[in-house]
Amino acid sequence: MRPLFHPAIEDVRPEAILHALADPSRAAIFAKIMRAGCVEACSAVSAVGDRVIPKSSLSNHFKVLREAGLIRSERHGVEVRNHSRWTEVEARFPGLLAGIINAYASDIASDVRAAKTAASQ
Amino acid sequence: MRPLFHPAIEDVRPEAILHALADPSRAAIFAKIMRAGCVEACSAVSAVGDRVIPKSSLSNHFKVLREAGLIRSERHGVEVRNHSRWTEVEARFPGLLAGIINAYASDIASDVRAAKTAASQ
DNA sequence: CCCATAGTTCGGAACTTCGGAACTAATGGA
DNA sequence: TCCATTAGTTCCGAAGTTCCGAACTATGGG
Repeated sequence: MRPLFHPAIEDVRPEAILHALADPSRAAIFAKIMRAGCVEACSAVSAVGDRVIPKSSLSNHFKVLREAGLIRSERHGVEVRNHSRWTEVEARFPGLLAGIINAYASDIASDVRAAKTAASQ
Repeated sequence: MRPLFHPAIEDVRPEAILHALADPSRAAIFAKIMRAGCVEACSAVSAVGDRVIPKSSLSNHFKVLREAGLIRSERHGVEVRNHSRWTEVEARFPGLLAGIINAYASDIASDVRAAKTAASQ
């Protein structure tokens, strides 16, 4: 098992961040890591919404988030703990992450409204 | 030639916007359409940076931007004019586009600094 | 030492992207 | 009217990427 690679904050590219967060599962995982007091084991995320994510796909999602510079992962015994790199990324690209996370949050809200409208007909 | 499809603003998804702008060429094209007084023909963009983009790839880039809800394209005789949908997208996802465009702009600026540093050594 | 748990790697099938060549559509002469 | 030109689209094969099951590695407890 090779060591976990993390880019220096000055090597983080906007296209890598957008690519990482263009996947709704990865965006949800990242949002959860932030909400969870900035530390979360990979295994704490076994599903996104009602969809179960296979282990190998999850492992890859964490790798993409890590290599984009969005999270920092450390092995602690048998598990890996993930921290958000929000403050570093915010300093380099102000407003980027807030805009993305808010966009997903408001999109979920509009889904809920649409579902309620559909259900009441 | 089938008519150009544009999603209604309420059907625009954050993941489609991120996917469209995760490609630096497309982000540069979108930034250019905004700067150019919000109207630009496809042919006005023949290269991004020093890299020439083939017509078929360009056509596809415009299609991705259009279907993500970022631009509105209208045929005017032989050419297609592209308008940014910034104000609509900004109303739906506040701060999203500004965060992304600023991130790319500051990334280019840091490239220039890096190149100057390298050149002076 | 063996087992359970947590995560990674491998590899093939399915999907996406890229770009050259052939195409369509509108326009401006001759 | 017919042809040439310009602007963009479509087609399609090669190359690349993603997804996920199965096999694997690493750590810690009993």
